Amino acid sequence: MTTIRDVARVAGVSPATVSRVVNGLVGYSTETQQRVEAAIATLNYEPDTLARGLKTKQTAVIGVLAPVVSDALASEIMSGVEAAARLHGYSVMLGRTGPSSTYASSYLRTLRTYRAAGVILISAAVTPEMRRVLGSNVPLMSVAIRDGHRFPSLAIDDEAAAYDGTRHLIAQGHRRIGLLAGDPASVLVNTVRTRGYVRAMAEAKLTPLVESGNSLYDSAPPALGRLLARDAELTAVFALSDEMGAAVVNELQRMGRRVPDDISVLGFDNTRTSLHVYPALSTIAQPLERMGELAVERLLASESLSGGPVPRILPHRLIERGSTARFIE
Amino acid sequence: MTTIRDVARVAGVSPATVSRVVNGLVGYSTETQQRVEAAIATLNYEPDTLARGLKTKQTAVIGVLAPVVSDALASEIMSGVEAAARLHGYSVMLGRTGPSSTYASSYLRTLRTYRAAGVILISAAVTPEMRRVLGSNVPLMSVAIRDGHRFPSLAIDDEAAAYDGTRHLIAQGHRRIGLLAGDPASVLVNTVRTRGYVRAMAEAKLTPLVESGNSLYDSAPPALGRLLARDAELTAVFALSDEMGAAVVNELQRMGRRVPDDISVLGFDNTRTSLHVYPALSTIAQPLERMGELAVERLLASESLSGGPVPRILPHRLIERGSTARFIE
DNA sequence: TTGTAAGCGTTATCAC
DNA sequence: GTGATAACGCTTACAA
Repeated sequence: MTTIRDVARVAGVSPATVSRVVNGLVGYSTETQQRVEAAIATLNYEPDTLARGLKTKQTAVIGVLAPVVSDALASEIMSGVEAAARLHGYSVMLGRTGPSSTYASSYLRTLRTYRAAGVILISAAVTPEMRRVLGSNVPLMSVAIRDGHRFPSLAIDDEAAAYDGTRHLIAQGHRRIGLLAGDPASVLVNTVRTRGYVRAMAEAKLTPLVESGNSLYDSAPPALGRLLARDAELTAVFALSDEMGAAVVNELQRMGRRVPDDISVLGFDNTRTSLHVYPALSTIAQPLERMGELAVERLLASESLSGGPVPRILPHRLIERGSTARFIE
Repeated sequence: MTTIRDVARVAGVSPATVSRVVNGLVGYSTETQQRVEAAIATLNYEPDTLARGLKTKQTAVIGVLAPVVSDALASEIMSGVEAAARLHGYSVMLGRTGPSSTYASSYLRTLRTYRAAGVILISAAVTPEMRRVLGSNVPLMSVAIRDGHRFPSLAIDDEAAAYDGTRHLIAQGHRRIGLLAGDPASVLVNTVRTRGYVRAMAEAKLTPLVESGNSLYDSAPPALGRLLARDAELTAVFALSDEMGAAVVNELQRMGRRVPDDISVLGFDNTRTSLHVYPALSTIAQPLERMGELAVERLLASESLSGGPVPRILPHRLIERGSTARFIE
């Protein structure tokens, strides 16, 4: 391994000067700079991150924690995080927290000892415990979930998004619209979205009809069954995740019902999954990649490395594909 | 931040002794150990990874590099990597290399300066350049792609897997079987699988029929069109990725052909995607999570931290779901 | 069984 | 404009 002293020796200067050149500080002649740069090039020198971090009490790593790593939603956010991190010269450290943030503390502790520059929590809320474990120097934020006002977060307006989705179905002429919600325990996302649906239904003087799954594919068919049992005349189902939406499309097909002719299906998230069914799933899009990128910007902004302020709430958007259609009595 | 000296002071011992206790070395009395542990607990001490790594020239970091982070195949492997890494007390550093390993060198350089314990390359072959950049101390291996014998890798036997898939369709009575291959540039995976298909067809005295996409969803419909243009009587399509398989199922449906009644579709990989279509995709399963776990084991075995030898070739397995059926003339 | 001290590779403070 | 030198927090000979 070649060190800063090797470079210094070859360039005929002191380690201090090499350090200045490497870090773009002031205090050396152009000629010295060239000699140092030449030496760096010939020796193929690369500063040691560990030594540097030990000295400066900072490393260019960003932690990303998600309940499930292989989940489509999390992957797309992670993809954005990775892109923005690389752009700024940061690296990404990945961790799975498990469904109830079980391993979060352990990862946070590790991240602290690595002197991470910041931590992003996907689909999970920051808790005081997490904040405590991480120490006060490291910025920590949630993405894809809206924490009250206690901790920073970046997400869409879930209430409005669900409201808009429901409004859209109503505008298409649907009157009997069932909601296939996610895990009721997920208050910050699921309860809030459900509220948006209920509000839209109430405003249109329609009867809300809600059944819950757990956001995953397999939970949808039984929940759909319960929905249909309560109202066999349903003409639209609003699923609060694309996985459930896809499952509903497929299950309906299996039951011999045509989508969207007999029944419309609307999903949520606009993950790749929404494109994998036929007809393709209409859905409420969250700007997932963008959320990942912006989360990084926010984190780096906290240490004033980057530009202006980053919004806390991002726009959602309805994407119409084949699974929804106008309902004519 | 509390350091080893703080602990030493509180416990009334030297930093060296604290270090011994922390690292489970020998050379201290039970009584000392208890005092040290008590001090650690009260101070909530956590050893600094950076300082330790600087000294020992090793950190508990495993690098994972994939062409695309948000890809289902890569995510599932990463999930296995994360699990095994955590189990052994390692952390995972994530990087996207881009389609042609464009950013690989840059990430490898970073990983070297972090003194990573090893690097896993998903769906990409190790090149001499990569090996050079990473330095000779850090183990590096490919997973989900079989490198010749030059660099370590962990994958299924792609030739045999494609052969078996084709044989299965033949055994079901299919005679006109089209192959929807991935990117022809991907020699190590795609060419090898194609060879397996061709061999099975030849052995059964059937005419191979091959068209290529790029493994992604969107590339499949046009390729399917070309396949059908060359033989309108096709009764089975073997797609070399689940994404393409799913696209074929959906496209066939759009064209008004019934799956599997009119035409069978077989996918490859057994990613979540194979479950997201109706009928669910029969597919050749790769043990993706397991591959990620085993890759970690292999890496750690190189530094003799772990148990016995890890296989280089993993078993594939045919999973029959709804998209394939027996063909009766 | 325990402590002292050197040193890992860097940066930052101070002289010159 | 440049160079000594002292940390950063840890491990590890070596001494005691």
